Amino acid sequence: MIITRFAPSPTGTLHIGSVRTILFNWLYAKANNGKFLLRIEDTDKERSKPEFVENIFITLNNLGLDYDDEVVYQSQREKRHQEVAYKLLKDGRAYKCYCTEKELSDERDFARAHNQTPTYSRKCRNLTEDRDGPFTIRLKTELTGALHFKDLIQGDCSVKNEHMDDMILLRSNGVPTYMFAVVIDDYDMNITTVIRGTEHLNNAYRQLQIYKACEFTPPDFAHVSLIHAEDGTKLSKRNGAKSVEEYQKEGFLKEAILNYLLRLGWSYGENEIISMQDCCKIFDIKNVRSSSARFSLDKMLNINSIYIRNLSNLDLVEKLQTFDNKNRYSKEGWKRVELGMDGLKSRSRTLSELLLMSDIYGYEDNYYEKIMETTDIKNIEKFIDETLTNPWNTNNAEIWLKNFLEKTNLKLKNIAPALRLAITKSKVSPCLFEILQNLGPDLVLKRLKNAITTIL
RNA sequence: GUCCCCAUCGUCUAGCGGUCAGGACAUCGCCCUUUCACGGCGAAAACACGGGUUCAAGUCCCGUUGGGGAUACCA
Repeated sequence: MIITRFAPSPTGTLHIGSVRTILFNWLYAKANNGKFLLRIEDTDKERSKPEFVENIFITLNNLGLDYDDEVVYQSQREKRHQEVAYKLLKDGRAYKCYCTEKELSDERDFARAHNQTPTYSRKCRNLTEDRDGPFTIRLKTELTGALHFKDLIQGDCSVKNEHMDDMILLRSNGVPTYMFAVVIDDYDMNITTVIRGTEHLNNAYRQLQIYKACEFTPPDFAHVSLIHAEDGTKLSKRNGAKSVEEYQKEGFLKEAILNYLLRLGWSYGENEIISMQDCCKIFDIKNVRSSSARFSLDKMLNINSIYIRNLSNLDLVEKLQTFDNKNRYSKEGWKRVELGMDGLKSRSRTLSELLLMSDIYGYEDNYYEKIMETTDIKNIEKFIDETLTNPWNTNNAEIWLKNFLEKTNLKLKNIAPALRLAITKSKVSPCLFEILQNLGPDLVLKRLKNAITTIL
């Protein structure tokens, strides 16, 4: 059975890049009837914060990317990690290193100053006797040969062992390092496929050495390329890396966010719009592209607008009510919004845009723009007169308006801009007939009267 | 510096030895239209460069260049 996992360290909020990694893990598990597990890597006691753990749960929940089994907290497995470290020590696969942090950083500084590679000198590697004082446990990395593995996404990967360092497994305070804990935990959790960002590709080599030393069979690795910001630089808070919550606050639907992230690196013929449900059936990690991609807000907006258009009018009203609040409009107001939704949704790329445009219908008489041109005022007065004497009814606004134009010898383009502005407060709106129809004569009259009296 | 990974229109991508190099977003034009969208039609737009291998290379190999990542008792 395929078992994947997402293993974040709770040292910050999850951004859109991590979400893509989660998505691929989740999809790969679902596509193979496997499991997707969650492990919180909280071995860094300084930087790990409970609110970030909370943020991980919220994000997964918001997106509907559910995990299986119990959450594993790495910090609670310290004993096991120590056990394995000491076993390696006993077996001669690891050694005690008494070097202080100061010594090590001096070594590195020296190496860098002389344009050399800053790796550990291994001076404790061949110590024959134990000394007093604190020590770390380091792995006796293989000195010669090379390491090869086949990454599910990146293909054949290899390094020469001479470039590897004797990495620290256990810190001098007994706490395992990330590099070591990951291996033990993935092994103990029976993870079959490690899907993570390419920033970990180099770690795969290191971890493979640990697997070897422990005599564990390693999992498959799949290193997903990173997403870059629109300007090509690394995605970070500075250049607009946002959390899922922020995008949702801006009116993006989770389905659209996921769909967009999926298509960034994965494709299925010429299909652009793919639901996660469908994708569960067809997803294959091998089709994920190995190169990195840039984030494009335009494209995500486009996908979001498609998802919005595909939603039913009633669904959209409900979405708007939870997005903003139910009391934004009266009950009748919401009814009018639903009535006019067809014209609204084709003009909106996000829920925020949709909400803003819904105001045209949702609010009652406090929604108008004053008219400045005197010819416009005259025309609108004619319009008001006609409406008063002979209003349109619930299904003939278009015919009514055409009759009115004929009667008054006006062209639609003479009166439409002013009418639109007076009724909707905007130069952009759905079709005028539609608006008259959905608003009804009473509301239109109210707004028009306000629009012309304001200036008088 | 060293190590690792990557490289098709501006962007996301299809391609898996023989294609007029296809699609989507964005851009521009036309149609629809009172406006703005939606929709329809169309245009412009790419195989980073240099060597090989092959009858044939975007596709395979090697360099160069460019981009990214890693070089911690962080993860």
